[in-house]
Amino acid sequence: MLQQTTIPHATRYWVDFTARWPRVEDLAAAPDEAVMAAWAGLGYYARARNLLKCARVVADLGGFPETREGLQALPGIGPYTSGAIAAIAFDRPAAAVDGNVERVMARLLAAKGDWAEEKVRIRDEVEALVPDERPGEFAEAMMDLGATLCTPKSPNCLICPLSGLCAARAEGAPERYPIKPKRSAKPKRTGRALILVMDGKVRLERRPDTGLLGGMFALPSTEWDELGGDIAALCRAEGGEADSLAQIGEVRHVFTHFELRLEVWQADAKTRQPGDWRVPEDVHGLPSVFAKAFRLAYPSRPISER
DNA sequence: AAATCGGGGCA
DNA sequence: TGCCCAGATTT
Repeated sequence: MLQQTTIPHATRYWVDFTARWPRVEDLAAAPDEAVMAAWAGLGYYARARNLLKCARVVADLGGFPETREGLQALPGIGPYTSGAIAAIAFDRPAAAVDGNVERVMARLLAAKGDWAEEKVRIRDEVEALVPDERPGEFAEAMMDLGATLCTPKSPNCLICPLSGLCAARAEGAPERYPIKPKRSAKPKRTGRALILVMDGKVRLERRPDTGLLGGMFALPSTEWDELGGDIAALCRAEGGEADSLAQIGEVRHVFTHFELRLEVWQADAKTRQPGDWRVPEDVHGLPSVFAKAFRLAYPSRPISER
């Protein structure tokens, strides 16, 4: 959950998951749809599919591998996570290099080279620093140093235990590090989503397992590109009445590599297409972009007003 | 090596 | 608006 995700955002999901599926065997036995719905809103949905795959492998193995190599062979467990588990859970001398540690080391070394190459050097340097005793505490100390003192914009060097060793501090401007390539601006795309209503129920689709929002529930929508697609054609294909088709608003949403403006349209259905039809109160598990769109038609009220 | 993949918080 | 976040996987 914490892969590229802040602790405040992930916490409520972690509480929910561990209460609902306390043991790895419980998660392994959970239906795919339940896990995907519980992950909705957390993003990077491949992580949810990998977590479930991982739980099933571990359940079949009868327990967790305890080495970095064994852990990294599991779905969704890469260099950082395998190192963190090996060190913290199993007391193995393994490095756990996350974004925090990369920043701490970039400053410590005043790393001026190509960032992709510097990341490799940083990993090697941290591997060499991992102690044989209490490697888990070393991993957490390095990450917490970055999270609490060696922060991205205004590092608190005055109380940093490493300030005397820090090359960036000696240069006088530690906040200049790490030096990363600038990102290009995100392209803008437009799409049109359809809230199709029949007998008080709304039609949902399931997106294909791979690609953007893979495996998640969704509102029917046109393709997302420069112009957006043909909403009238979509309405026809879904069995909606052309006369009832009307735009009710639009939402904006930022994805990893593009910005979306999604027009939200509504129509009445005349024939019931096969698929998932839900009363609004039963609509859960939508990823954020579709939750925003759905909320335009069915504003959710605070619990206190119910 | 570069692209893909979410979402929200913050200055 | 740009950058960041306890990255991993695919191309």
